[in-house]
Amino acid sequence: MARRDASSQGYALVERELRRAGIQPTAQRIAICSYVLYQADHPCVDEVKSWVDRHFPKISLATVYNTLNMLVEAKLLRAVRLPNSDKVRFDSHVQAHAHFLDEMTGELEDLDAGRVEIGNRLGPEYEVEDIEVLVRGVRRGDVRSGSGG
Amino acid sequence: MARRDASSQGYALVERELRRAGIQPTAQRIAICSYVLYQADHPCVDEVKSWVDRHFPKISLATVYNTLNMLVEAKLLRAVRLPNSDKVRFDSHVQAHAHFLDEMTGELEDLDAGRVEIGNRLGPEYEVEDIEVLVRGVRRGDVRSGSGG
DNA sequence: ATTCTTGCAAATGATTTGCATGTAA
DNA sequence: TTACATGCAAATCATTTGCAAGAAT
Repeated sequence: MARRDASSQGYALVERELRRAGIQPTAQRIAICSYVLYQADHPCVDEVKSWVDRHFPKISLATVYNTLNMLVEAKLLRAVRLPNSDKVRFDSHVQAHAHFLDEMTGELEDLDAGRVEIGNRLGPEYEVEDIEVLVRGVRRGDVRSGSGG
Repeated sequence: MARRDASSQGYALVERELRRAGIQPTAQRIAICSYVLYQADHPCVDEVKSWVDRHFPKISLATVYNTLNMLVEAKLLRAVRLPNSDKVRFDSHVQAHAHFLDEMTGELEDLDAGRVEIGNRLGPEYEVEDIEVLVRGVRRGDVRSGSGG
């Protein structure tokens, strides 16, 4: 499930990653990162906040926002806006990949490169930086060859 | 530029379209639709509001929101959420197509089917309803074969 | 008369900001 | 000490809602 190499989500590891990104590794930031970079699955801010509340003493909402934005800035995290909701979700999987949004459950799933192929015929006047793909639909658990009876 | 057949954006036309969609064509709704369905290019709510203010006496913001949401519900309009901003944009082009977001200008451009191809290898457990594609980048006006000199 | 629509203003909910206090080099 | 980080509460911004007044059938 881990997006990065996180054999142990030891603080030292998190600390190193923050430092490498030029972010001063404070206790709050380490706490937030150890969740959002290694454990969480597309959390929105309140999920981060509530995890943090459960595991650490009173880190303020503003600090959660600040840290998350800082991580996005540093490209350790990606902000994702679903058509679903006006809450931003955060994706620690920063390589190119598509998303599948299950409209039944609201769950957001990563679709690694290769599962969705994109080809563009855009002329050279388009300097493409990134292509975001969101597949919406429903994911069914059972899919025998069945035609319904 | 028209997304629908809008040889003349006569009210009669708009009225018919609304009626067909099961929406009662009030003066306000006709006004809003004549802009948002036939003239506007991915407007956000305030653009709609300001057009409406310029062309019609005091239609309230709430009515603009209501009407827009109603049109989305009726599938005459599509709501688009860009990573850019937290304002919803509205797209009168309802067939499948991708978008290009110029990160320089903030402009959103339609990319008709064929300019971006999507293939997915998702198993049958994925019941795909729709695929949203957003190409982000910069569009340059001049693109001779040039290397700057 | 009844039903639906409108406009206004207040409410909501996510996110940001200002500022005084706290902390680390 | 000096710069930066934190927490809190107030501010902001987009959008929604409640409700009384208005319009259409």
